[in-house]
Amino acid sequence: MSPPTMEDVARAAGVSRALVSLVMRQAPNVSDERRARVIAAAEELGYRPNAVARSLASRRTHTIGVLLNDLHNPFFADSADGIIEEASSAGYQVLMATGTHVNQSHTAAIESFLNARVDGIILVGPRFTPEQISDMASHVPVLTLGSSSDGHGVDSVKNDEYRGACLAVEHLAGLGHTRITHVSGGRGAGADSRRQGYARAMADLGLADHVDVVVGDFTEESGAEAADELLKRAELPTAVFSANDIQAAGLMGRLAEAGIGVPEMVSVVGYDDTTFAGLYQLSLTTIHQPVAEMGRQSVRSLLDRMVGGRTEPRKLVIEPSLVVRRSTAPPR
Amino acid sequence: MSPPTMEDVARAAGVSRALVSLVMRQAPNVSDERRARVIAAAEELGYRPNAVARSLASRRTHTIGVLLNDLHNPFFADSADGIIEEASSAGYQVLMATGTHVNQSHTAAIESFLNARVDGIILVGPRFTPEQISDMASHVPVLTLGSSSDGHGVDSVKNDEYRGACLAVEHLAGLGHTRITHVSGGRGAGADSRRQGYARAMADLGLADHVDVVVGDFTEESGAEAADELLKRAELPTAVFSANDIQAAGLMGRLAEAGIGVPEMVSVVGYDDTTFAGLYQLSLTTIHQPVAEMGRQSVRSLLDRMVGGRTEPRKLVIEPSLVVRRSTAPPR
DNA sequence: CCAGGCCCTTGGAGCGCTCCAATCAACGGG
DNA sequence: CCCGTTGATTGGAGCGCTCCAAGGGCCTGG
Repeated sequence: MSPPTMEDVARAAGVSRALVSLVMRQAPNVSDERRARVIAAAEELGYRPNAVARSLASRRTHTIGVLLNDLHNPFFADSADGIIEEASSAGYQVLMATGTHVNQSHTAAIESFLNARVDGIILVGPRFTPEQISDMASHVPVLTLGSSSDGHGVDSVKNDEYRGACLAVEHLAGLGHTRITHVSGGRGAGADSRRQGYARAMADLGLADHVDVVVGDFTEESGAEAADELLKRAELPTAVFSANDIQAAGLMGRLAEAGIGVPEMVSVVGYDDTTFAGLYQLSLTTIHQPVAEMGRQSVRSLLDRMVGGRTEPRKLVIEPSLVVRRSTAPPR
Repeated sequence: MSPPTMEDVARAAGVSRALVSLVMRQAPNVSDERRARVIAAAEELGYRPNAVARSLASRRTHTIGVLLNDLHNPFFADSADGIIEEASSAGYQVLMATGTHVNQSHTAAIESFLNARVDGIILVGPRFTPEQISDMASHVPVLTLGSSSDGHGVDSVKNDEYRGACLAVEHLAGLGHTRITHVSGGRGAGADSRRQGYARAMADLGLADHVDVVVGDFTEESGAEAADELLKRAELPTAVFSANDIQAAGLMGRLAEAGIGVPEMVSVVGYDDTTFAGLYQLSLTTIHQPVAEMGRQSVRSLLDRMVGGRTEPRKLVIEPSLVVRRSTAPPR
C-alpha cells in the first residue's frame, strides 16, 4: 500500500532500477524504446519520485531557505514573491521562515535550514552578527537581500540606499525646501545608509545647518510618534524624509489628524515604493526599488554559486529611482 | 571533510549509533551519563543531524506545504505569517509556493509538494477542482484556508463570508442607505458567498429591488473599473459594498479623482480588514476576519490530523466582525 | 575475422538516519 | 540460587534513491 518506488517501476518495465533513475533524471544516453517503456510503467503505477531519497543520495536538496523579517511589510512580501517565482522556475523549492522580531527565532530558523541541508540561504532583512553570517556561510552559500550585514564573503543584493536618500533630499531641495527633517529607521536594515545619505546630501546642498534626525524605526507607529514629536515643536519642518513608506503613512496620518495638510503644510517622501504608496489616498512621493526583481536576482546569484561554481562573493547594487506623487510640493 | 555523521559522534562518544539516535530524539530511556557523553561529543564535532536522512528513514518530513494565491494581497501575507509562526513553534517547516494566477503553476507546486513528501498541505485561496483536491488529499492531509473549494474530505478554515456580507449590508442599511451596490469578487475565493450574503441581506431588509451587482475581482484595478462603470450611470448608488479591501481602495481612489467624496456622496465598505484599511487616509469601514489566527488554526487542525490521528474532516468557521471607520456615513 | 570503441544497461555500494528485535546487566522474589 | 522482569544498549536491516565501475552488444577498420 505504500507508494510505488523506482524498484516497482523497474520491475513493471522490465529494466533495472538504475535505468529508471536515468530516465527520471532525463539523462541523454537512454534508448527511446526503453525510455518510453519506463515512462509508461511509471505513469501506470502512479509513480512519484521521492525527493527525500533523491536528496539523500545526491546530496542536493534543490531547496533554498528564505528568512524574512516581517511579512506584513509589503517590501518583504514582494521580495518573497520574486524569490519564489525565480526559484520555482529554476526547479528549486523554497523553505520559508520568519523571524518574529526576536533574534533567537532567527537563529533557530537558520538552524533548521542547515539541518534540512538547504542548498542556499537568502536573508531578507534580519540583522546577524558578522560571526553568525560567516558561520552559516561556511556551511552553505548565503545571500543577503536588502540588508546591510554583508561583507563577510557572502553575496548580497541591495539598492543603493545612500543614493536613494540623496534623490529624496535633492527632490525636496529642488522644490525649495530647506528645513528637511529625516525620521530614521533606527537599527533596521538599511537605516544607517539612508540616514547617512540624507546627511551627506544635505551637506552637499549647503543645508548642513538644517540636518535634523528624529529616531524611529520601520513601523507605522513610529511614524505617528515622530509626528507627535514634530508637533510639539515651536515650528514644523517644511518637509520630512521618512525612512520607509509605512512609517511615512503613519506620519501623514497623525499629521492629518492634527489638521496639518500634506503637502500644503509639510511635504513627505517615503522609501520603498511599496504597494500602498501608490494608493490614491496616500499618493506618496517615494524612492522606488525593484523589489521583486531584486528577489529574482538574488536567486540567480545564489544558483550561480550553488551550481555555477562561483566562489568569490558578488555584491549587486541596484539603482533606486524617485517616484513623484502628490505628497510633495514647494513650501508655502 | 564532509560534515560529521551520527557514526562519527558514536565513535567519539564510545557508544553505538543507535544510542546517539536515541539521544538526538530525546528518547527517555537513556542513562544520564551516556546522554551527557553523547551530547558532549556531538557538540565537540559540531554535529548537525541530517534532516533529510531522518525524513527518509522515519517517513515523516516535518514539513508542510503552503500554496498561496498572491502574496501581494496583505490577506495572504497575514495568513502566511500565522501559518509559519504556528508551524515553527510545533517544530515544522514550511515549504512555500505561490501560484502565479495560472492554474498550471498551482498543480506544479502541488506536484513538488508531493514529491517532497510533505506531511500536510495548506491551500490558501487557489481554486482547484474537487477531483484535484481529493486526489491530493488521498496522498496527504489537506486543508483549505479561506477558500470555498472544500467539502471533499479535507479540512477547512474560513470565515463566514455570508455572515460578513450581511454585517456590511446591515450596517449600511442601518445608516439609512437603500441603494447599495455590490462589486463582486468574480471567481475568486469566497466571492460567491459574499455576493449571496449581500443578496440575501438585501432581501431580508426589504431591499430586494435595489440589488445591484457589478462584476469585478479581488484587485485594485477592478475597483477602479467598477467606479468608472458607476460613474457612467445617470445616478450613483449611495453606498457600495466592495468584495475586498484592495478593490475598495481602487474604487475610492477613482471616485475621489472624479470628485466624488467618500463618505459624503458614497459610503464604502470593504472586506478583510487588511493592514491598509486602517490607514488614516483610507479609514475604510470593513469586515474583519482574524487572518493570522486563522492561519494558526489551520496548522493546528492539520497537525491534529497528521499526528493526532483524526480522520474525519473538520470545518472551522470563524465569525467575522464589522469594523466601522470613516468611509461610511448616512446618505445625504 | 578480430581488436578496439562506442553506447546502452546493470549490479552494487553507499547517502545518514530510524526502528526493531535481540542482548545484556542488574534486581528481586520464590 | 535460579528465573522472570525491567531498563539500557546494540547490531542490522532497511528507507528510496544516485553514482560508479563494469558488462554486453554492435559497428568499424585493419
